[in-house]
Amino acid sequence: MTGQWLTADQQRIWRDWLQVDRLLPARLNQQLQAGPGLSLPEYEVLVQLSEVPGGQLRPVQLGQALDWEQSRLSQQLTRMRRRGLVDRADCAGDGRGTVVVLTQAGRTAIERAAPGHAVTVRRLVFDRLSAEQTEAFGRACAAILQALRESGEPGDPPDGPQGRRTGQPIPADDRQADRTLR
Amino acid sequence: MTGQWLTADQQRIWRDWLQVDRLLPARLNQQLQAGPGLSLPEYEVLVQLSEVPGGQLRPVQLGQALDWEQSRLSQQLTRMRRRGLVDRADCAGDGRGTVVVLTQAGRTAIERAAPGHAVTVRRLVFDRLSAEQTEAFGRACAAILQALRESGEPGDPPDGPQGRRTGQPIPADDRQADRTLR
DNA sequence: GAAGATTGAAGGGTCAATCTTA
DNA sequence: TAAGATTGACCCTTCAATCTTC
Repeated sequence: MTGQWLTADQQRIWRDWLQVDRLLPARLNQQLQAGPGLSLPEYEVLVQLSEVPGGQLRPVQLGQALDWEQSRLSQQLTRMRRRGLVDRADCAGDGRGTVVVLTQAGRTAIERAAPGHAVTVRRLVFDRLSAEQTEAFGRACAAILQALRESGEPGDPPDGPQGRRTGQPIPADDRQADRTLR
Repeated sequence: MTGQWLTADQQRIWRDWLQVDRLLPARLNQQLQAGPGLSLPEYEVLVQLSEVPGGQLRPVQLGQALDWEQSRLSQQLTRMRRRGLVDRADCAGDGRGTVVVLTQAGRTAIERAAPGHAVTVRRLVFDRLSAEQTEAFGRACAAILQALRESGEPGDPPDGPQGRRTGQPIPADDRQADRTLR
């Protein structure tokens, strides 16, 4: 979980963050499943559609609103369509495109799910933090987010002091260790 | 429009956290893939094994160290075994059990991956935070983690005003629930 | 029966390839 | 060619069922 180049404090914080990163979404998922029978990704999609008049969006717009990749969105919409939460329709203006339509079942589901979800977020996160802690937590998230975005698209330095800088093929020793990963 | 469930500040922080929650692990995964050809879950398993003399652990111990469920660990070990990163052996003392063994390929992989991973964690997280911010971030993570653990197993109050199993239409009150939660 | 562990199925996420239309 | 969108393959995670051994 940790390398040799983090301080003891940093290691502890890092381990805690890894746990939060895993457990918090899992808990939100459980809560949504238990009552309204929605997954967190389903909830996020439905929120976006329900906020728009007519409950319709082009996949591209939906993807931008969620900051999701096209492929992920498409896969998710296929599953949600199977469940009857959304539907797909041809797009009037553009022959290439489609329109995602919120069904009545989808609208019912999101309207039933929203209050309890917000309550859970407050209970697990914000009710636990003092005003100063909330503020500090927000600043930390914003700072990390900025780092993620800055290091995101550019030359994308693979970074790190170890081997890969040269772009050479991996030495024979490694061959066995890195084939099957996507 | 701001919902009545989270304040505007809380909504902003929550959206940022959701992004960090998604982007940070993805970036760590990318970095591990690019060089050492490991996934983040693989890395975590290898770290645990490499820290133990002999590079061997019972699955139960490994699961406790990682705080993973048995099933998840077993599935992960099956894939890693296929890749030659670990191996499985019968347990001497207990006929039911097995032992997970770090292979030479696995040791090579983790030793090569660790420095770059630590650098990435520092670069994306800790280099971005002042001492006070780090401290506050750590306290916030710890507090949230505590909330997650406390609300974990017990009666698990489904919490919240939702929870309609009856399939009724929603009460008028709930209609305007906050939709801005990402 | 309980504990250690594995497996099958299903939802979720990502990458690469593909198809159609602008 | 580029943009909108989908699909197939594979990895990750969880749940329920199962199998063996204590």
